[in-house]
Amino acid sequence: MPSGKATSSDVAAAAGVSRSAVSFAFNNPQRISVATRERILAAAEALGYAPSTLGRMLQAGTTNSIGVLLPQGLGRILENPYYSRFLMGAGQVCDQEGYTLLLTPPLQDSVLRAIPYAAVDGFVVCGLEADRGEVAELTRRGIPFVLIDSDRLEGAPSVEVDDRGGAREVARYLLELGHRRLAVLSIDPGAEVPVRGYRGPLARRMAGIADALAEFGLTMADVRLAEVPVTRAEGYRATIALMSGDPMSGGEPPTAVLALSDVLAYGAVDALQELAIKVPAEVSVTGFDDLAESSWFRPRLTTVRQPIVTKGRMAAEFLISAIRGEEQHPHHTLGTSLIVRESTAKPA
Amino acid sequence: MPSGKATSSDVAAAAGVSRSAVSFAFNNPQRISVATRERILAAAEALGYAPSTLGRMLQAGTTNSIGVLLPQGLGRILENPYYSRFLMGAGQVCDQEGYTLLLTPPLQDSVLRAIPYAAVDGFVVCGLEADRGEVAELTRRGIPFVLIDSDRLEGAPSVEVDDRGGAREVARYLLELGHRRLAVLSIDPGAEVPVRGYRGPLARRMAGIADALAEFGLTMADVRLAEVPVTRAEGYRATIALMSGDPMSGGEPPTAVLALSDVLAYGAVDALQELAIKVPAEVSVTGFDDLAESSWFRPRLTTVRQPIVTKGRMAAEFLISAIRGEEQHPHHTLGTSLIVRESTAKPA
DNA sequence: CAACCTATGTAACACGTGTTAGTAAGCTGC
DNA sequence: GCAGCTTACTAACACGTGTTACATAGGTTG
Repeated sequence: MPSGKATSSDVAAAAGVSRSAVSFAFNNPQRISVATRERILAAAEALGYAPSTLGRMLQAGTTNSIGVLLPQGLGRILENPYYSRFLMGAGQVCDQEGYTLLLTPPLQDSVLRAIPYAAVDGFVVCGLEADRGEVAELTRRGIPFVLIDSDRLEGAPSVEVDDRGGAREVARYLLELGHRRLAVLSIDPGAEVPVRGYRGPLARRMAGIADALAEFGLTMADVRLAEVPVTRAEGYRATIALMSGDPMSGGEPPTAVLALSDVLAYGAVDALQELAIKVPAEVSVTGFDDLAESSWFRPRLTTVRQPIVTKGRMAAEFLISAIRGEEQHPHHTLGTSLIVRESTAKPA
Repeated sequence: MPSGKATSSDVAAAAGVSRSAVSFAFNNPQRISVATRERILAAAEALGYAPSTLGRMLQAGTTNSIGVLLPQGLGRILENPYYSRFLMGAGQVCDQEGYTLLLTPPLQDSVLRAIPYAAVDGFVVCGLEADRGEVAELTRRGIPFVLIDSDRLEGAPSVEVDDRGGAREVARYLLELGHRRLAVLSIDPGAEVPVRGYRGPLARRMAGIADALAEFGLTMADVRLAEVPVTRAEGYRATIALMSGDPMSGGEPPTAVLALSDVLAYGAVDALQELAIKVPAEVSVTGFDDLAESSWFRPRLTTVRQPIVTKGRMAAEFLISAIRGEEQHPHHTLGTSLIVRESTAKPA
């Protein structure tokens, strides 16, 4: 029982042949006589030999694996159903094309540092950091990549969603219903956010809301804003705070909560129920994403649907075709749509 | 702009030094003079050089990556929140220890075939196939591994959950409430299941139910059984069928639905609401897993809690310590607990 | 001034594979 | 009987790295 450390040279020595013969015995059977082939296989079995994955990858120059560069640790990322859906989409393509999926969290809080430790043929880069060192590094290395949930960048292929249009649509919808006192439940951009403001999808969504407000003669200054990590519990807490009235601003509580994530909207509804405020009779709530749960949720959630799974599929497809050098898909934007369900109504 | 194909030899040639010097310049700066070091770094920058990940891995003999061998394709697996939670737990440890996580679905419907294509230091093997070729293959290769959701196996470290005890407890609870006509919403073991019956956790849960039934003088023949893929929609469909009365058996409809997964229980409640049957007044429903959603679900779901995240953490911890050769944790079983909420009551 | 040490750089090895070019033996054909 | 072909196998190269053992040159020490 040799402990699996056998190399092809060992097998060759044991079978009394050259190392090449061993390779042929495994990968090119007709290239060698059946007699010696069986002898080699027997020796391999006896020694517990299996070709080294790394050795083959190095020689072949391909890993059959695509990496997903994530903006946060795995422990936090997978808490959000959004990423599960996204990975599901990418995973569907991987299944089909025979690729594995390497989840690559930041190393020592640095996405950049994680890159050299991932043995992959290409990367899907999620929620790019403000500093764009990653893009430079990846082009430098000549590794194909596709950007997701980032700012549009010249020469960098990406798959995005019309966040601005979606946010504008849902905000406009609430305003048209007659709501004027809005609360926006936004996403905490994390500690690494630059001072210069939002980035990527978050920036676009805020811009969309501003668009709609402008149509009604309002500005962002007229809405209450909270920024929290994307957790149901955090959505709950923030909503309690938002509704109980900020003593500083002193205004009346909002009649609608516009959450930038379905998960946060769930928490908002929890909070309102806790406060004995009826949804949607007294306060309307909207989400963003349209997770599967949102149609089962009570009240069924009014939200902006973005095709998350499709986004994942497309990102993986673009990447794989780039890896194969088939075709360059420079950029693609997927549409969103407002899904009106039961969590919204005219203000009382 | 060389397209990132530069090797350390190229840099050496460009800087007029040996390849070793290049390596030292990057990994062992004090081993070389500052002057040449800067010359080398400049040359590297000009050529767009970055050390090959594969090359380093091959030399170092370590990948800093752990694999997760999955029983189904990524597209299906990630549909189930159970796996998201599990990966989250494993991911927490990976974040902490600086490992990446390689999701390895079956290749051409074979888990075995997928093994040689994963460049990892060790595997977490999930829901092992009936045929145990994987264990043999992994021991043969000398790759450390930890089993999850499998049958207990001599000499193979594993992290399990007391499925039998949990199932027994929830079944007994329903029986003690007075329910006698039970429906069991079970998990479809997939196409690759052997004829000889259930395996792993599913077998243990069924055994636990049988235990409880026996205490009340009943057998598995006295319950209605449906086996479906773990999807809310499938749970819905199956429950509709179960409640509308199997014309063959002709008996009265069940008063309690015991689902072997929370996801299926959600679907069951959906179906009952659709049929205008009150939960729990007319029919009780129980789940298994205690996903986060189950405490938000209305009615709040009575279920068996299993520590999924802890399971993931522990599996990763055991594996990593095995990789480092620190200590061998042969086997561990985590406890379950019955969480009684609002979806169960005495039969009408 | 010889002996020693230190700083700097290099040649060579090891990690493990797949594949191309090339050699010896055996067979066929005329 | 020899050119020519096929078969079965091997030597050598390529993939790209880190590291150990060795060679210089220069400076320090007694």
